[in-house]
Amino acid sequence: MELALSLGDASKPFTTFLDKAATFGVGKGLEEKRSDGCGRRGSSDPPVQLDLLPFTPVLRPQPVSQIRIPWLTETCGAARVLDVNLFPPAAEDGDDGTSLSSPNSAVSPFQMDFRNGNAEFGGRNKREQNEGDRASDDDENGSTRKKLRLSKEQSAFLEESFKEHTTLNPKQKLALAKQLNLRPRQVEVWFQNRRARTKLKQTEVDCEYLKRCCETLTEENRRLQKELQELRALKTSQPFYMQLPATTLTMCPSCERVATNSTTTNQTSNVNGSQIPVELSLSKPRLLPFPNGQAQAPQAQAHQIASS
DNA sequence: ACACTCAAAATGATTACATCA
DNA sequence: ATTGATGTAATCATTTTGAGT
Repeated sequence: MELALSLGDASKPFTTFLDKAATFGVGKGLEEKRSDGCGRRGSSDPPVQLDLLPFTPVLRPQPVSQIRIPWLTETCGAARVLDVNLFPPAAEDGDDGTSLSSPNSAVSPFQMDFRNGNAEFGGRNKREQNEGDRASDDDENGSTRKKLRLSKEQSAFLEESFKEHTTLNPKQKLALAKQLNLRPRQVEVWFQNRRARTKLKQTEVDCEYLKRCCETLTEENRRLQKELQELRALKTSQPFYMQLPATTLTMCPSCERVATNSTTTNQTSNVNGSQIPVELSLSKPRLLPFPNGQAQAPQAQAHQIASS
């Protein structure tokens, strides 16, 4: 199985997506740009890396365009009821949600459950109850931690954001949280976990690649050993060959051919009246570049074979 | 009912930066 | 102006935990 890899475009500003979202009507209040300088250590553009984003065709065959995201399709109004988690809108002043008022105060009586396509009228659905529990989790007596699954829509939105930027500055985090009706802390954690998953996938890909490299080198080594054996056998069977001056063969890394450094021989040697080519076709190991384009397997600069 | 997987969340360590004496 | 101590914020690695299958 060949892995199709593409390099993520880290040059795209995060706001590209948010602006796009705003175009669809979900990006209200996103006039904050990345140039705010809020990003600290991790807010700089990540290095070019393997694009393991969820919509990469190989890793996840379904392109985003085929995923039905309410706010990205016809009625953008749905975006405003993306209240699956039923959290009150993230606080404008924007800490990690600690400043939220009563968690149930902002809950609409009409909540659309995007996960199963049902709309619940009045009352609290399961998720809503979870949120209530979670909200109490934030209280001083928060001994129990109720966990909720993000909705598909929320996840898709976060994934799209992640495609644009794998890290968020505080304003981006707040904007996302507000859009998705999540706490900034949830957005933060999601990105954290998402980065971890990406890294894990990258590690797996790298591991697979190194395995292939190892196999290639092992095979190459086997071939060279065999070649060496044949040369030694030739040497013992051809006494005149032995009398030739020591010849150093250096492989040109570019043309993969071996040039002799001998002072008396060039490309051929006269052995017993016949022309025996001295040139060896030592091909360098064919190593593929690392999929992420970062690390490079050491290339053989030159192979030297000194006749003994 | 139970085991398993996945992902959300918690926790602690590390690092970069800002501030101040 | 420089330097070291301290605090803060962000991220990462690891672990825990709960929900879904």
